[in-house]
Amino acid sequence: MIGAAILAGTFAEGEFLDEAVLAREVGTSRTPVREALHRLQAERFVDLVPRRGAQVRVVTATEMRQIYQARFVIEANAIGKICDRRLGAPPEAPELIEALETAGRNQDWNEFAQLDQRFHSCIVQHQGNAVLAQMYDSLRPRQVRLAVRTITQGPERFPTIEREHRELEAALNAHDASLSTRILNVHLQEVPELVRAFSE
Amino acid sequence: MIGAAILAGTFAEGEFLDEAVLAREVGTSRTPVREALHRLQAERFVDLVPRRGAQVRVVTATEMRQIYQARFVIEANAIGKICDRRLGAPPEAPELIEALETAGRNQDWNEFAQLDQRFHSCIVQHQGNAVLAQMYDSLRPRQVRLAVRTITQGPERFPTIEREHRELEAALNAHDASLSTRILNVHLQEVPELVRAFSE
DNA sequence: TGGATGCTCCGTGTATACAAGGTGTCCACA
DNA sequence: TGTGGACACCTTGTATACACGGAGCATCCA
Repeated sequence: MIGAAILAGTFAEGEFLDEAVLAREVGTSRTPVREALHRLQAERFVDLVPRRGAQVRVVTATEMRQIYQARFVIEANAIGKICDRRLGAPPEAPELIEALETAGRNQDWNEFAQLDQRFHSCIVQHQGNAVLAQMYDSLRPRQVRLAVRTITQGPERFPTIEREHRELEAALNAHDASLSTRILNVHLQEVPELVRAFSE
Repeated sequence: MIGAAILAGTFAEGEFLDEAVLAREVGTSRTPVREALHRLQAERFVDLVPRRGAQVRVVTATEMRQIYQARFVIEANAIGKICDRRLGAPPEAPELIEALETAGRNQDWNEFAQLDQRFHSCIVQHQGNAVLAQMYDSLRPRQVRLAVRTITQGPERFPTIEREHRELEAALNAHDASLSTRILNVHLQEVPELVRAFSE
């Protein structure tokens, strides 16, 4: 529900969310709000503490680093398998890269972040393991909130991202696992470094 | 809630669960039952199809194989990191192995399956990445249902499991990443093979 | 006799009322 | 004046009643 969207940036970390207030704002009753909050807990947006309610989770720099490590573990594995089986880059890759560059030129950062995610997600899916793909995608919501912060602070990074996507596609098509992994490693290490730069 | 326990073995795959009936059986109202079903969806036990209700998911052989692949990806990564940093086996490992052997002697298969999971889980946690650890543990519920089937069919495997756990602990203490990974690979490949043997 | 359409029933989705528990404040006593 | 206890209010957890939508069956027409 829209609850997720609302949470993306509008509530303070650590804040307790009042079901009745949310219900009034959304124009519905408490029941759907409760269900939305439970979904948000599953997505690690909030902690549901008994008899107290839903507390907006603080995403620490440590957790963010761990999320990117997790991404690397899953995506590097996918890349390895893709190169082993000589599958080449995913068929959707070219158009996603194209769209990403368009979004970059238009400075549409929302679209940019979404396309970036879809690019990486389709690589993981290309491996053919739905369980791993679903796990990978489940990391997304937690990255979104961060994305809002990073985008506003470091837009000069975008050309780099675009270039690395193209390089990764080429490396996959060349079935070069070691090169692909190196590119991915650099690509995924930039963001945590940016985060650390903010928070320290 | 107990809903999870109920589901562990009592409902047919593909069956639609009636909220009112469940509520009556548990002795509560529909509201908590609904919440439980939503949690079960998050744990991939059921599919919530709109206006139809909660359908018990069929866990296919393919999905099971993918789950074990996912386990291998995460746990092998953990092993690699543990050996790199020369951390050695987790401190809880010896007592878990001990308890596992006791459970095996007593033919307490429920306890056995649980301890097996805890052993592997603590290896992943030993790496220190909570996000990956949580992902790894989230695979557990789907394996439980299978465990019931496998245990009844192949109890002769248990000494092998115990031996491999001991070998893995030793390899971790020797900081031997490649040996540890080989042991894990064999260890995790047995179950999917067993599954395939049943379902084909 | 087969297919399509409409009706009815059943089950989920939502709203609201009630119960229970916790937190914060206020007052009394040391 | 500070601390401890009790009470009241507020918020979550649960129950129940109502609305909405779909699925299945029966009937009618070709």
